[in-house]
Amino acid sequence: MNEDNGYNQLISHVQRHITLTSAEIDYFTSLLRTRKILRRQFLLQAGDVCKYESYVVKGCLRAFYIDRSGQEHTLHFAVEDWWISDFASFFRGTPATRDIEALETSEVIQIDKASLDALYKEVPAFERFFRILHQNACVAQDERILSNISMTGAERYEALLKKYPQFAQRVPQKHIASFLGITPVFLSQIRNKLSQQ
Amino acid sequence: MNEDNGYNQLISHVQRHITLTSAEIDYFTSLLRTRKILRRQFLLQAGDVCKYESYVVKGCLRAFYIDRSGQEHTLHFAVEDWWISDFASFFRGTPATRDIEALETSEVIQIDKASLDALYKEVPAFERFFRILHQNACVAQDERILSNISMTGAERYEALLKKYPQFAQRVPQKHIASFLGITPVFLSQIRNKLSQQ
DNA sequence: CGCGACGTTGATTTGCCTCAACGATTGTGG
DNA sequence: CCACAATCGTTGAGGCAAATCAACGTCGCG
Repeated sequence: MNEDNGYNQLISHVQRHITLTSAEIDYFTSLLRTRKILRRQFLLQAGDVCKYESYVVKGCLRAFYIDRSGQEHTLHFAVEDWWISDFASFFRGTPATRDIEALETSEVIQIDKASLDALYKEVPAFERFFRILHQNACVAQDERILSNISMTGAERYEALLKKYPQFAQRVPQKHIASFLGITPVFLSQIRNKLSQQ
Repeated sequence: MNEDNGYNQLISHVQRHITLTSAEIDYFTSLLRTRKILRRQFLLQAGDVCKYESYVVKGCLRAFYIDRSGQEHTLHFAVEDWWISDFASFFRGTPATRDIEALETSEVIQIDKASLDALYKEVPAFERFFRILHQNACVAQDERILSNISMTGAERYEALLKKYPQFAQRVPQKHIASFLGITPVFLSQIRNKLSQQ
């Protein structure tokens, strides 16, 4: 469908985990809003409250933290079919500690906290959906913590290439480096050594 | 109550997030079992399927991964009022990749997957409870990932001391070191330098 | 065209690990 | 209850992993 605004994509994503009636789908979609973001534009700035959870219909974004010395540390990437937000800020209403920026011109679907709370109330199946979502996120984060405490930078890079082969081409190396917890200079050296064998 | 088996503690933990009728509480507790574990005993061994989520009534445990070179990497500690398991194994029924051992003689309350699924069905409020639990876990893990990619070992240790002051005394240094992603030798050097100022 | 962002490469420094030896404590068997 | 082994934390020496600083080529973009 040419004029699809991405809702179908989101709904089939949701229905991978729970089943919804068409009335529930209608109610759900009534709470959503679509937003297009140009490359390099910010979806969230540190200091603001994160008002939305965003589902990525198309494009690529990253969430990153800037430390006192001005260095950026990429916490998450989000591509098609992923969610992104500053959880702590969204749930608690506290100022965000991270920025979220679009690495490509992107399209996201957003839901705000009041709507999400209403959704939980009206359609409890969404409690289940987000439970499963967060559960999976926990598993993934756990693996990332393990690789951070147990592997060298080179090993983490190779593991990343293996797990998300398409991904390494899609985003600038410096962001991959900051995601892995190494410097762009060192990542370049790693790639150099890898290509020599 | 002298003969309390820890259920009251768990129930008030649950009721911090959701409200339950006494019938629901009864049903919930009918699904649980209590287990006492001696110090150094294992709650889970890598290779086995993780059959239970365990709520810690009393004591202290840790989940750790052993890599090919035989080194241990501590992924989680769990003390009173925390949960511990191998999520990936529990949800998917796959072999666990981690061991869980008691650092002190401990008492836990367990629920198996079939019972948890039944609980979700009978008392949907538990979907909400575990959603919130996993949500908070995501936030905490996110912060840990950030500290792993943005701080030095010494900074991570100081942050840990600040966040969980009581904790550093409770468990052996070598486990703290493996939690932080550094060696016990290096942690000792860090402590030495800290005490000199 | 010229500027700025990005990745690369080399030289140097720092963070952290490995190996090894040593007290102190814990625990275990005789 | 003592003797011995095992475990733990500490300390020192040396080595590797990764950061910093700096210079350079390439590319996309105004």
